[in-house]
Amino acid sequence: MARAREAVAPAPAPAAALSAAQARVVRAALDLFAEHGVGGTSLQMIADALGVTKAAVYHQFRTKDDIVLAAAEAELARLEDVLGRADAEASPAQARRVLVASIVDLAVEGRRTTSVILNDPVIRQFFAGQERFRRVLGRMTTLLMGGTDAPDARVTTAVFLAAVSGAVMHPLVAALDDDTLRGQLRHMADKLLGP
Amino acid sequence: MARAREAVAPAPAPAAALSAAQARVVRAALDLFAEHGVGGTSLQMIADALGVTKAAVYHQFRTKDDIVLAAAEAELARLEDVLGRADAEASPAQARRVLVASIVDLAVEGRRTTSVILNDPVIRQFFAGQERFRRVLGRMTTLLMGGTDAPDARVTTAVFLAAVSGAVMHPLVAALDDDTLRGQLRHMADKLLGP
DNA sequence: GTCTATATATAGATAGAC
DNA sequence: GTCTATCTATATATAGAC
Repeated sequence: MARAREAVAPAPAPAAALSAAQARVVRAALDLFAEHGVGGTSLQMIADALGVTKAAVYHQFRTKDDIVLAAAEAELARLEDVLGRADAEASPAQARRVLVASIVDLAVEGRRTTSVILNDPVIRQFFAGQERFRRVLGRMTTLLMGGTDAPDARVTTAVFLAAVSGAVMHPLVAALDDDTLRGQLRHMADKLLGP
Repeated sequence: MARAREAVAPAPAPAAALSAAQARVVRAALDLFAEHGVGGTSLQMIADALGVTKAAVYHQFRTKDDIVLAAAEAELARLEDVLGRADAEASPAQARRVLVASIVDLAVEGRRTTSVILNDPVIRQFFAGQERFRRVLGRMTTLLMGGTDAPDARVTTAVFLAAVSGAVMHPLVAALDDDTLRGQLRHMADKLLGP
């Protein structure tokens, strides 16, 4: 799978592979970001969640921004992966279908964190400011919009992305299991993106 | 219009009517919350935006939480208003149609702030913790779900709310004027909620 | 209603021992 | 890799003058 992907895009250049200790920090941070927002999460809170002191966390990351960046990077990497798989499809139409299904899968898989993170104002600014993030999001929207740039294509794509990423963490669906939610969301996507 | 609403629900009990000075604070806070998140917005930032000192802001509100509450309250009041109008309709089906259209209108009208606020983790906790908020949101979802409680109704409703509130502030639609966006979103809502 | 000044806590971040 | 201790800036919040 990774091989098929690399045949298309040269190298994703993951800023730097994370050590096990760094990965633990990022996981804890993601949970806290989802609950309190990035701006409302302190290094002390992250340290407490890990049962260590702030200094121990600073040993893994130089600044808080580096942690936020690593967290955003982790989410982006998953998106890049499915983008690569979609690009490997034979036709643009088929690529779009694969991408839509994969985005639903990603959202359901990370229903507690992914969506909240992506909607956080701080992360938004990170994504807007960094070339690498903009490129990946650009690839995604281009593929989803299917060649056009008309207002209805824009709105449809924005609605699809907002719907999927927002619905998975809505209280109304909290009691639904992953399989049910995934199936329902795929059906919704068909309705929305269909003719 | 307000009269028609009060004929249905006794009184919305707006925690306390805001003075002009308080309203200015809330407006400034809403803008900053939308840009930096509630957790990332300090009283100093709010004071700076108003061109006054922190002490002047504290003269209007006892704590930062009170400002957040007032901001959430302001958004809730708009929702209560359209809920009242919807309830005044003859049939449940007609009430639902009116509510759906009104929610789209609200989202487009406040496209720079409303959605961000409603998706902020801090506001979420406020809404979850306060009886009054839960009651209004409950009225809304009950009306939108149209009598059922099935998984597909839950997902459809969650998708609709997430789609509308999230899409209006998506970069893809930033260049669209309000009228175009509103029209497109109504069309999307029909697709989504239709048979 | 706004200011200056200040109290107190916590934020991000670093130094240096173990 | 983790700790204690500490620095500096900023956070929320208050007191009291104008």
